[in-house]
Amino acid sequence: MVRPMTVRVRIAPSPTGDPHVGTGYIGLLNWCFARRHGGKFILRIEDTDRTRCTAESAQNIYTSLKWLGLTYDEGPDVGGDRGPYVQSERVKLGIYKRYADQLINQGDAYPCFCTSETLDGMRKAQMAAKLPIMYDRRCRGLGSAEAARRVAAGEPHVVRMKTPLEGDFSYKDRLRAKPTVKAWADIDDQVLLKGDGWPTYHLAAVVDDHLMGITHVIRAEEWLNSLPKHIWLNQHFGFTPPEYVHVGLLRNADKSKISKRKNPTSLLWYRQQGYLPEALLNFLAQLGHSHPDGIEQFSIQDMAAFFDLDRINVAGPVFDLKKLDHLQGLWFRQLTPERMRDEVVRAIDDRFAQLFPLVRERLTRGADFISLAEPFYAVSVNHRVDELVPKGHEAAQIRTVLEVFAKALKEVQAADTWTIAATEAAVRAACAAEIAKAPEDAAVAALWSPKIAFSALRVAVTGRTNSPPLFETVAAVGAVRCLERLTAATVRLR
RNA sequence: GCUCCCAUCAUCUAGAGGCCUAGGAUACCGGAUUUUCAUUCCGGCGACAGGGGUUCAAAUCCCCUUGGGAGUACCA
Repeated sequence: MVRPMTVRVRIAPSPTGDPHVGTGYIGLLNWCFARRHGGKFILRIEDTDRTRCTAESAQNIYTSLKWLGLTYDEGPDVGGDRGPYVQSERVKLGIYKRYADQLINQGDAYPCFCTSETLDGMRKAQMAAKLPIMYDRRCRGLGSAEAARRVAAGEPHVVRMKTPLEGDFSYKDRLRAKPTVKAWADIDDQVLLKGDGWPTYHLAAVVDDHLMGITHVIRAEEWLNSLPKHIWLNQHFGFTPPEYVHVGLLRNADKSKISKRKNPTSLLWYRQQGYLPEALLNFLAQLGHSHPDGIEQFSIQDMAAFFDLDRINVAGPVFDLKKLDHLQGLWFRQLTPERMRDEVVRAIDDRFAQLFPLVRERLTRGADFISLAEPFYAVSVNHRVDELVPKGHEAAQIRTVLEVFAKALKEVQAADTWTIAATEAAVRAACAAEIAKAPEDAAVAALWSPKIAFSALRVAVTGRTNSPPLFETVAAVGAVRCLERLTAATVRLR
């Protein structure tokens, strides 16, 4: 009789940008698996990309996970005996360097002195020749003595793994009928240690999963392609690999990997919009998994009782807010009057400090706040065609204006810089570009003037002809809702 | 381009060879209840991607095609 091992699972988000709904999804799966099997659920912060990670973002991950109720047994802000749980701190302890050195000493990894320019050139040539794009291993041929001498001389370098040159790799994922098989020849000599001495994801994750005693790595399918590298690393370090399980990726309506341009992906957004954690979790729980009795509404505590890793559907589910809204309605209406009241107050209060300065000078009585701030709280607004289209202009013209603005603002959203200044700059630049296309045309200049074009934008975003200053309004309404309304307005003008 | 993964209603899914003329939920459309609206209830629309096998029997197993997705970074 084999003694069952204690399950230890983790999520390992990277603190870049807003806390992601995908982190919530994978977190839920891991949380349920741990709870179902009486194991531990661990949070590890993977901040090895020094240019993109921020402390604020890490903080948002902690608060979002707590908001959702996905409590972790070990993590940066809760401690645990396998810490530290933040990789940048582990870098300082020299952990990854030590393992990289082990591989070099074993002859399983080598220093590479190629510059990013030579690498770029190589990739371009491979692309032109329609060859697989991968490192040509030129530094692998360097003698170890020469390599060591150049490293000692301080020459900039990375450390790459010596991927096998032939043979096949095979791994049976429990969610797939057949084993994943790949030819080693197709697998790149992955960079393990970057030029700055920090580890890449692959090295850091494998080392930490082992050191933290992780038994099952339940992660998104985007990692399936690098699985051979991870198994290889485990083997060459002498580790017993955890079981790797890959689940489907959350998708946009067009089936592409979920992205903020096409869906609200920030957990912060869901909270700000008044979604209940119970509802969001319930929704996420039905993506790729279902209640065995077909019950639609259930809590994560219920889910922990019936969760079955083997029943996960690996086809990536489309993320559909309509279904979330339905669940949200069910959960919200079942709230006790006390808790519902708290939610109402919180919904208003959370945005009060942000909105109050915008409406203050327009108030006559306290209660006016409700009507003035309504477009900021509303899920959607109604557009009147006669308000959208200024006198003397055609609906088609205004539709074009709004489409151009939407395109420009989507760029701002994608760049994660949704501020008063950035949205204004983008819209003004768009106007200038349109006017520049027909410098002599007075009608074009009139259409793209602030008076006309901005008026259309205001109505599109607020559903009204009057509002606080335009770009303060655009910024406060937020990227997701703003873009939704722009789209709705253009549809209205069709 | 190359490598890998996936494939049931518009969407989320049930279905692990006969219980399937494919079940549930969302959305949508109707009807009932509600002085309105929302809720709730009832009904409707609606899918096994295609083609070959295997089998007495295939949504379920195998193969091919097609379609979709991901990866291809000194990002994770």
